[in-house]
Amino acid sequence: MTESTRRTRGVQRGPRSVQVVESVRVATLAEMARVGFASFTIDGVAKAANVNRTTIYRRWPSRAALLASVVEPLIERYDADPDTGSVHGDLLALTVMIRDNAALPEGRALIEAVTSGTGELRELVRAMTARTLAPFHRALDRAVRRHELDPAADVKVIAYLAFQGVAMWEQAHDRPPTDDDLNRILRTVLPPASGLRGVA
Amino acid sequence: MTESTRRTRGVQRGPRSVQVVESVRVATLAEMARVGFASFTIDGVAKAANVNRTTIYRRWPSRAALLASVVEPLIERYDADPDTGSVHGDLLALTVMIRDNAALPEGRALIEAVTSGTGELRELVRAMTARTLAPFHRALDRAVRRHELDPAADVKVIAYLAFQGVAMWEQAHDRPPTDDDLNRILRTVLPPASGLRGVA
Amino acid sequence: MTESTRRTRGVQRGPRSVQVVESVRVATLAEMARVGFASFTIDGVAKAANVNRTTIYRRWPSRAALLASVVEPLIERYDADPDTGSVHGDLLALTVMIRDNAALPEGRALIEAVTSGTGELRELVRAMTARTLAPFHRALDRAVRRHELDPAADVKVIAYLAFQGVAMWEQAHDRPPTDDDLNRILRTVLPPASGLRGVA
Amino acid sequence: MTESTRRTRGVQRGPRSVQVVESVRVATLAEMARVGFASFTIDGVAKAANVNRTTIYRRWPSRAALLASVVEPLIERYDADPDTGSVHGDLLALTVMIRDNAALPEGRALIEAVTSGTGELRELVRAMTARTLAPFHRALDRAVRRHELDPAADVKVIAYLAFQGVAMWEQAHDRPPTDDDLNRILRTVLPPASGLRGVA
DNA sequence: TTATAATCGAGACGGTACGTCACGTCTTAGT
DNA sequence: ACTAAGACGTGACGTACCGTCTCGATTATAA
Repeated sequence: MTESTRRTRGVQRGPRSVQVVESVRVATLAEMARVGFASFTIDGVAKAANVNRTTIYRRWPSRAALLASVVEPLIERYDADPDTGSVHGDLLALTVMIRDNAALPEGRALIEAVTSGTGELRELVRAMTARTLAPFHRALDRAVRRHELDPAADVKVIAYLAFQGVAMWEQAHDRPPTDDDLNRILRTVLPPASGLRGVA
Repeated sequence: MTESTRRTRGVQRGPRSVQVVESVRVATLAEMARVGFASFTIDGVAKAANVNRTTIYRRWPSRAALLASVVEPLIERYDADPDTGSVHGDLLALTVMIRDNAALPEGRALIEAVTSGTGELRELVRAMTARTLAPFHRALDRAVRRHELDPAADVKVIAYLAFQGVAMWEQAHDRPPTDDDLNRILRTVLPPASGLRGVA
Repeated sequence: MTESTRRTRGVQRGPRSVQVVESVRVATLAEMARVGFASFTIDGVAKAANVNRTTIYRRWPSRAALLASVVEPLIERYDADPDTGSVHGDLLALTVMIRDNAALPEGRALIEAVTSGTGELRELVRAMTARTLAPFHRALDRAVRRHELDPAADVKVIAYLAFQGVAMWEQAHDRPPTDDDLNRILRTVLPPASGLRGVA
Repeated sequence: MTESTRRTRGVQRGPRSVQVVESVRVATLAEMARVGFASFTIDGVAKAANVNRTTIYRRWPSRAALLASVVEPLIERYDADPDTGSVHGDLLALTVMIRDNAALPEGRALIEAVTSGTGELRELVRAMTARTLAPFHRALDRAVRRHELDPAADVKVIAYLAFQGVAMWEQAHDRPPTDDDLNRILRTVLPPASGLRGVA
């Protein structure tokens, strides 16, 4: 009896909400890929997700929230530190990760958002930036601790420039940075010794 | 597509126009200072300029055009190269100029625009960036020519990082860069020898 | 012990619905008093009743049903005829009753409903009107039977005008009818003889 | 020269606005006739008028305004007094007018509005009622002045009841009042003498 | 006592309409 | 030759209720 009434249980995964959330997530990605974050609309996402507009407003009160929910998985990657044994290697791993993230539609959207200064995103951007910069700081701190880097080195600025340099590369050069480009950046911001040791 | 149907005739010469153009320019500045580029409206400018909205549309077909007309004087400053005798000095002068420009309302607007990725601004931004980067390149080339800088130095990347580092500083640090901050950036991106010589 | 109290509660109250029904009834009254029938919402009632919205929809499929359940006790008063011995007296008693009903929040709601023409209320209103008019007709019939009223008198119209006159008074005059107002209405619609006899 | 440029002038009457206003007026009528005032929507009118919704909002800030603009011509009829020589005749003319107005879609809408008590219409209704009642008062005053009516007659109540009686007739009887119905109303509210004299 | 049948609360959803905002276009008249 | 004034279509905004549905949890009554 009970079995027959709940005939969809085995098929559907989780409640209806999950379906909706997922399809909205996908549609958001699609829309951002299509028109960019700056000019994507809730209406557009709703249509693409085949979901009612009000439903979106119920769960995501703003475009920022929508972006956040789409971008979260990306950011989480930065929580795990690489450990290659050298500053250069660690930073390279991080910059590669940023570049590869930026190649994904959600990554592009994030970059756009970071740089849009809309105000609605202020908080989100702040959090994201902090979270992305953190592993750079940790890697540099490790390098200082293991005497690979002069303690007097300006690690804050190095981290900032490396991060910024990768993140904005495509905006400025109209193409994503190659591995070589990344190395050039790192060689430029890292003190020579460590930089050379890294590539050696 | 849209271009072909546009009725806007562009900026014109004539007695009345000058009045209008100027008051719109001022009002645009005021509006950008008030609400930022991201969310300033033609309506707002029109009201502030005490000019009819249609009049603005006639002369400036887009917000980008409005921005461009307001930002031009700023950019022109970059056309004249500083000549302090050292790379460090030259680059410092340029970064100071960028910082000081960014302190003006139109400068903020420009930064916002540069980083907004709206698409309507793509072209403008490309031009601006090129124009702002150019003096960096020229300064570095001069340094190479006078053997102050190793010819093998990655001048493109140095220029790019220095520029980007200053331009985005406030976005990332919530305060404009001090002179010391600028020096830290330059010390980080410039090869040690030249860097030291610069401050010496 | 617990068993016996449980049983008692069950016997006393029947299904727990009774609780809900009552609190919804009260809340409906409160809401109608607060915002009027025209713009009261199921949401509002649900909140005020501290009951889930779906619960209301389960029992009352429409606002009309909600209104009906609240208004019923009011209407029941009209089922008992007054017997003052004179037409004027009887009609006065009826009009007083209408006026007093209209002073209650549910009465106001009823009036509003009667006159809203929403369509969803068409049937309800028809029934209510008939039921309210009936005692007028009965009173006039009695008067004819006891020769107080000329059989040629247009009792239908008299009943209709008296009823309508009281019911709409406040709409037109912005204040409820005083006893004197009611008498004026009756004196106007009743043939002189009976009218005079009534007040004598 | 001028002729060729203004080639549409002869055809279109007035500016575009006039066209819009008129088509909205017509569409409003149609919508009110279709669904009643209580549940007609701006969207519906906009679609029916083939005009954008915002355009409607620009001119008519509320449904009340829309109603008013549609109902005005109707009301104006009440500004001219009939002059038949007798109270009964005058009042009959007025009630006939009301009935005939109520037969039109805009008249129905008005009745609905008058009785909807939405609050948004409060003011409109007050004005309309006053304007419709006024000719009744004037007719009765004239009757008193020419000694056709006892000065002690309760003219206020007579006017009110006659008006109300006609206006609400259809609501209560499900059919418009015939001429005979109107006469019955008048005979009931007018003092016998004058009433008889009127028809004699 | 223990099922079974009624409710109820909670939460989500699709949907319609609201009223507002800014956009960019157009026309007419005025200076 | 320009500008002012004003209207319009368009698209999106974010909100409010509507009515419906499904899912446990709770309770009442009957086996």
